[in-house]
Amino acid sequence: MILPRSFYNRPTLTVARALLGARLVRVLDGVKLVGLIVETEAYIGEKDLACHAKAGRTPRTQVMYGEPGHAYVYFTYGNHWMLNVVTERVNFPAAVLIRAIQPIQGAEVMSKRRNGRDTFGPGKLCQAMGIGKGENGVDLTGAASGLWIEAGVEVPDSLVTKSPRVGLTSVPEPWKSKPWRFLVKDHVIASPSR
DNA sequence: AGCACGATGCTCT
DNA sequence: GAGCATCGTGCTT
Repeated sequence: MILPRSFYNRPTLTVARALLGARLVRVLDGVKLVGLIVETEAYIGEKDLACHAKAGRTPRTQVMYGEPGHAYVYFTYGNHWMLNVVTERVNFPAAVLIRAIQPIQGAEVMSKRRNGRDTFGPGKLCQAMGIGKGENGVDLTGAASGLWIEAGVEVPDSLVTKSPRVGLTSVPEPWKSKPWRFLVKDHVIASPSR
């Protein structure tokens, strides 16, 4: 089942937690690539000084102000694309960063796209799945764009760890230390459904 | 096996 | 013109 818009139109922390175990699906050149989401981070509103929306509505951030359930894809560090999903109501800028997946289908293709290197990390999964500028703003609640998220495996609280968000070097407190990163212990979900 | 650092180009000031 | 929600290399241990 493709996750409906109502799934995303909830508090961002709720969505970030609920996305653990969900299936991220990408159809690339007719090949289906699937990974279970095992790590996410929440970025919540203009007051969150780690969130790009701290600068208000700009050409880059406008997707976050739009309808929940769309992809917010941005470029950083001169090399890397990052995949986020927009959450909460229209005009409230928030999103969940997909930081890591556990490949369960098309792993060979993804590895090949990475020149044999691993696919673990926010920039790496985008390269492995061919996600870039063209996917910014696409609707994830349908299959038309070749990118969507389906219900997957239920991950019990006993397997979920929270921690501060990664890579926030010059973000002031308290935002820098908010435990808004969610990850599956050992980054492995046992017995993934296919 | 782990850590430090440089690459690289887009976005906003 | 500075900064950046990272990655890969190369060096050290």
